[in-house]
Amino acid sequence: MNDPRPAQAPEKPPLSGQRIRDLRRRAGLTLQALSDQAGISVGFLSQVERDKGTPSLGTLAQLASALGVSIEYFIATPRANDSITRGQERERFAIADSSLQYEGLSTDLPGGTLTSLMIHIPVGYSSELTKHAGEELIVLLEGTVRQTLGDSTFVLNAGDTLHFMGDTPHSFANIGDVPARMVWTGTSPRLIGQKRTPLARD
Amino acid sequence: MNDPRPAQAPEKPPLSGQRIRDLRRRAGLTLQALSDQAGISVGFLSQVERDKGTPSLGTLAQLASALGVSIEYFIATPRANDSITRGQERERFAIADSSLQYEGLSTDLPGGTLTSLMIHIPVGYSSELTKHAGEELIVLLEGTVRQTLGDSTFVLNAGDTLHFMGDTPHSFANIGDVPARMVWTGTSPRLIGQKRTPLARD
DNA sequence: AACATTTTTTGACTTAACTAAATTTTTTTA
DNA sequence: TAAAAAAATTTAGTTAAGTCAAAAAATGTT
Repeated sequence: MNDPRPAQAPEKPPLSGQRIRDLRRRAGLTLQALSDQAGISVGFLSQVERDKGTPSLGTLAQLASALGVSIEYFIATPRANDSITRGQERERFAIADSSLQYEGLSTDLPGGTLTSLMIHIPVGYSSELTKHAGEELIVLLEGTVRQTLGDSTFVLNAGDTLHFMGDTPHSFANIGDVPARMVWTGTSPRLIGQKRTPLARD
Repeated sequence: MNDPRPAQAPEKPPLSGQRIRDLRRRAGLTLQALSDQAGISVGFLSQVERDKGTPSLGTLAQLASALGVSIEYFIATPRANDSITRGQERERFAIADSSLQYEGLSTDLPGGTLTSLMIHIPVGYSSELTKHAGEELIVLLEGTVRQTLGDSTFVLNAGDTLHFMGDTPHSFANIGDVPARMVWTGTSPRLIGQKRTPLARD
């Protein structure tokens, strides 16, 4: 008996009912109270919390909204491998012919969303306008950087930070007279995983 | 005609079919190829990509796996308010009687998951063991910090980073002879939003 | 112990998740 | 340019699981 079904086995729903229960209890709500707020029956909520049922995405969004978190919070994340990087040992990378240099601060965690880079921006460097999914947070450590964000323009000095959604068109330039250095962190998964070229250290 | 249904209107599924299509095309796959890999029918995939149908969480996980991303990538994110902080203007906060001081680097973005803090760690300070949901990334800017992570212990020097899942029990201590400073970034939404006490600047 | 509240279980409905196949559209080939 | 092939969309249908209300069980309060 040949099963013509393709490559992928049916996947267990990647939902952690326990996380819903933990949040609800932390908020001091009964099942009934939360089910009222979320617009579902108390019996179903009980089942969802004990992984005896799986809500549709729409219903999950209602629960997330009632508990004041985003859907991601309920998604079960697989075990991950922790990672350490050493400032003295990290390699710098550049993309294609760009003078911009990067050091990877984060690691590829299965199911993870966090990506972080140390970005070295030469004097006079100016990036292209770009946008993509996810949040971004910039911590400027050294130098002076002009950051555009939609119709806005900001001048960042050392110590300043900027936190924004990455789907707003944005660009940056080093407008100072020393190289700039920033910690860039994003929740856009793996979209920066382009071809990388190791460079010699300064 | 009184509708006894409670507070929450039925929620539109927060799924962006367009993001699935974009990823599929970027990967150079036909609908048929991806549907084979994901174990669903080609017709259904077409409908999902055009928001004419909503997959179950299990099926969505199959799609995510076939495309090599996490489920979060497909979730439609609402508009957010961008935020800037200035190093010279940020207030420091402490929790209860702790000598640990924080500066908020990020903002509360609706549906956002990214939280970032500048943490000032006095000489000799040692935190309690803690754990919570989400990823964490530490960039140590100054000083020497001992970080425990499960059964492992790391000594971080300026420039070093650590990236790990927050549900591993962890703690940190300043074991150097100068105050330490780190950028802490996490994807655990709002779990650090405890009572905060403004402090005078140094 | 009695009562109230909360949670879980149960049996049932219904609708949307998902299919295969037909049709249409787009791309490729000669 | 026409025909063939490939890709995408539409359609009609099945079915199982999302979800319910109510009953039962468990837990909490007095």
